Amino acid sequence: MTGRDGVVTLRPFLRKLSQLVQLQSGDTDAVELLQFKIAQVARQRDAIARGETVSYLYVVLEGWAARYSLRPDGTRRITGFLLPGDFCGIHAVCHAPMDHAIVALTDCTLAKIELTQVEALVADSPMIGRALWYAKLIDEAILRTWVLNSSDAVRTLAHLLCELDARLHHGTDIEAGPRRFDLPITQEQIGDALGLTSVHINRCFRHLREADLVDITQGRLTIPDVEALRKAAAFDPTYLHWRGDGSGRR
Amino acid sequence: MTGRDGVVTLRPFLRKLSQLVQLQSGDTDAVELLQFKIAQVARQRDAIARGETVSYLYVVLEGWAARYSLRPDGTRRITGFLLPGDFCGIHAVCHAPMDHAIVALTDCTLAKIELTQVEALVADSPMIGRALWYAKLIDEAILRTWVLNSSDAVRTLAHLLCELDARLHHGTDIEAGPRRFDLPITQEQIGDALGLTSVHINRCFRHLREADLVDITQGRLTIPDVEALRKAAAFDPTYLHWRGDGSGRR
DNA sequence: CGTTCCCTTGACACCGATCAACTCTGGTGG
DNA sequence: CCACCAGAGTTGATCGGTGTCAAGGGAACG
Repeated sequence: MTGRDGVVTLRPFLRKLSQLVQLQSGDTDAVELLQFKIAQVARQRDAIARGETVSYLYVVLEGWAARYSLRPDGTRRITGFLLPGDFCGIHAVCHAPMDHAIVALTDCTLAKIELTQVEALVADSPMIGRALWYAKLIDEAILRTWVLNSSDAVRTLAHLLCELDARLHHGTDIEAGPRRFDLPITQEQIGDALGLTSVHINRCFRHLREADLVDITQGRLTIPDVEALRKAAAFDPTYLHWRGDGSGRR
Repeated sequence: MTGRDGVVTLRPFLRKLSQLVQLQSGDTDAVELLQFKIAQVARQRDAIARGETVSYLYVVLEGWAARYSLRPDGTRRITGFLLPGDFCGIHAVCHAPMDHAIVALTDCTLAKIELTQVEALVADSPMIGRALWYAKLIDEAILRTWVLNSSDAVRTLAHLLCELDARLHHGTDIEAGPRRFDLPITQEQIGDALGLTSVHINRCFRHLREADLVDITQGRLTIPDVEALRKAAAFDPTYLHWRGDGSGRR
């Protein structure tokens, strides 16, 4: 994340970890002392290719990225969104090649932390090791939910919007009321994620708009009534496992 | 697994771990010395309920189990099969409640290993910790593949059969040729897994049968030509990450 | 001012759900 | 030994949701 003075820090990563576990004194410093490289990846470019054997942990600092694979017929399927603070490349721990690829959906800033640094960090700070496990379990839970929701396109789209809202606003303004966030991706990318065509995503957005569940203007999404949207989507945020039921404040 | 003398051992677990990593001397003994309880779970009964905060690692020794969740409309969706040697309940490490449930698809024998035992094991045998990570990454890869395959029911079914064949025969007779294994689950359960109705699963089986890709008689599946089925399913086993490309023998 | 994405909307075809009926098998009890 | 029954497999007819193809509109950008 680029601060006001242009310095890039691992702040988003730290924020994510602290939502998952109660960091112990020293853990924060240990993370902030991590050495890392910066990778700028332009929109639509792969950050990690399928088959690559990575030796870094990649942390998204700015922008949106996604995991994806190619279907036999050449079409792309996105299997997860990576938002600021999210990481990928844990395959490095097992020296296993990536079975999927990572693409930048928008221009992205990534931190590349060497595996040895991560291993030292975990050895030093067991809570962080636990946080990494926890984050992976949540990744899996999100994926399970995607499998689960494969029926009724409108509800599926609504559910995805709820997921993104919850993940972007984790720990902030839990109270009901209108919410807003940038949705910097195209309807085609959303279609790739949900296994639907962009045409149909568009139709689904119209349904949601006409039901006053969402409003979207130039890349910015507004949810007038989160509870209403969650109800329509049958969205239950517990699978995201926010510490203390969403009150992720430290 | 019940041996010829009726003794239950963690052999299937050990077999799985040794497929993932090169176990070091002592690791095998350490696993065999683990203390565990036995749980017999009857077909269609939950082994772990959703929301439960588990304190054991559960290992399937005999029978087939599955992860599942309930959709808002009450229908069930299976999100993964647990075969002998597979484990679940890693949520225990994070003291996190289960966001899904585990059901026995057939009568099952499970081993319940206390969390403290697992933590001690991992502290002692780092390769086993790595194997657990690896197994979880493969779980995730399998789930990703399920998301990926959500198009074309016949191919999806064929792909699932390839997955089960590969997982059941890991490391044994890699060569082509007819393969056989018990498929002790109903077409309805398969439908729950693929998000299709049992009626349609039946039609898909017919397609595969008429194309001589599979034969199924009283719960036993025969694949006359694995390569042909894999081609039809566009099945690429690399996502299962067998060590040394499937030659999982020690 | 033209080009390029991306969003938007319509017409039609097709896959898989639904509903319904029937068969087959194994088990249980008379 | 047979009658019955329950669960699973099998097949047909119809309906709806989503893909596909096509055309047009609007905004950003050179």
